[in-house]
Amino acid sequence: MTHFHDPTTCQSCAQRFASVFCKAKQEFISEINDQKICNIYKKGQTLFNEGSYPFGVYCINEGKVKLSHLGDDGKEQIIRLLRGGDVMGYRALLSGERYSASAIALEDTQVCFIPKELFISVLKNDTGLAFEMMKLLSDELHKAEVKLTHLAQKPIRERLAETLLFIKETYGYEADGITLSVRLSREEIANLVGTATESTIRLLSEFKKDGMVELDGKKIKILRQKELIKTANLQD
Amino acid sequence: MTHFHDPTTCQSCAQRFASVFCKAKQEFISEINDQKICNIYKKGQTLFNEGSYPFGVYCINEGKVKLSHLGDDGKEQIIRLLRGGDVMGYRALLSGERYSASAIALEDTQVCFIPKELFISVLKNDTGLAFEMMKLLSDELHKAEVKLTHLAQKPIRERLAETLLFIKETYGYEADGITLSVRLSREEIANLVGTATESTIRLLSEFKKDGMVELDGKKIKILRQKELIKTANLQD
DNA sequence: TAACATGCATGATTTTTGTCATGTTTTTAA
DNA sequence: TTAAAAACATGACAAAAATCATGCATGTTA
Repeated sequence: MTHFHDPTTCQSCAQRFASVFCKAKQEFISEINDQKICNIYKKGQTLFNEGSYPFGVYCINEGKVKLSHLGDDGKEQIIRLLRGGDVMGYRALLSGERYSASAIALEDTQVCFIPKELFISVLKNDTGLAFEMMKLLSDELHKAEVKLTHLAQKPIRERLAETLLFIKETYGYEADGITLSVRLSREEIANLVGTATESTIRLLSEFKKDGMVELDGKKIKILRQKELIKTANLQD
Repeated sequence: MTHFHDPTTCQSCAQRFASVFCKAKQEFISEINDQKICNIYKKGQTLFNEGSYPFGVYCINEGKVKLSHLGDDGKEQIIRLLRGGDVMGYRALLSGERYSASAIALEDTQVCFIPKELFISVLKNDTGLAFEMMKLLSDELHKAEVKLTHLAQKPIRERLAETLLFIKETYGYEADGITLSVRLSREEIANLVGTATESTIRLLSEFKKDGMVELDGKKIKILRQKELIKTANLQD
């Protein structure tokens, strides 16, 4: 079980992480600091569930979380990967709906919960934060549209390569500089790529044969990033 | 060439359409009314282009517009269909980026252009409108995430049925109550579904054979909506 | 430690989907 | 009005991807 530091104050947290809340005015940050509730979720635990009503937003202090969505036939689709500093639960809150996705801890994770009323009232009184939220939503929308296009137009081989690069961008490497610092099952990777688990397993083996990655159970090492980028066939 | 009424004032426009701007305070609506620039785009004309910088937002007064995104290999992916009352161009503006999609008129269309500075200043001074924008962005994000999941998990047959229903939801029927009131080429439908044009043509023929639709060039009539819904295999 | 469950891996096969080729129809423009 | 271009349609084929089956490894629990 991971050991966490004593819950940081939002003031120091805002310095450490690039959360949207950094941009809130000082007075509101201390108000948030007073009312926030810190919590620790163990690996595999659910923070909130698709279909239930939101009572606030969550800000990750430390840890990793997946946001996933169930397809009509019950298959998981992972729509976002979150890390320290990331906020979640705001989409449902802002559109006044139930959660459209579930949040599940990928490892032991410490989060702050900010009650709905406080979040809304701060947003109402802090235009700067409201603009940050709009920017955040716009960026997420952009990412979703790009992913949509890739899902529609790119073969699985390219999407898997892209997903590996995305995981690396999100969570980075371990100390050795080549091992992805998150452990995902093959099934989870498949649910991120949008394909069958077997296809993912097969293609990962191919990538290994091609010398692009090294596999050791859930440990994945990126050996040749440039080749991976070429395989992903990215424009940007 | 379609005939349009004289450009309506925003006051009357806001009543007629369910635009986000309805929710702005009266004083700002008249300010928008003073500064807006109305324009007519003919079918096929481009309102703005992916990659260029936004100078304001567009509000559709009357007409139909597609928002499309080019894939890395240059293939079009239609990411949204817009109608009267819909606003576009806000995503790029709010995230401070270039347009990530192009807007092209599907028929003769009248739009109001609202300059960037005005839009931002109204947004800064009208919290209600800011919340409406956040809600709009959240709703779009939700739709994108659902579409993403379907794209990843559903076969083309289901996605085509879903797309036909989506077109009907967006643009409705003509006076006869069964003909979709928009003319899209088979290629455009394919770029909405995320598949090859030939697959779309073939499946449309099958739907016709099954008695679900009737085809007359670009005119598509929905004969059995219930069957279509079943074919789309939708949960909601 | 044995028994079981779960995840990983791989082969064989089928299904789905895309691509290429060709002909027809419709639309557009000279 | 006619020629050219674009869109539609369909068959044949190839490629991509899913599914089913099986075995091995790993990890978990009684």
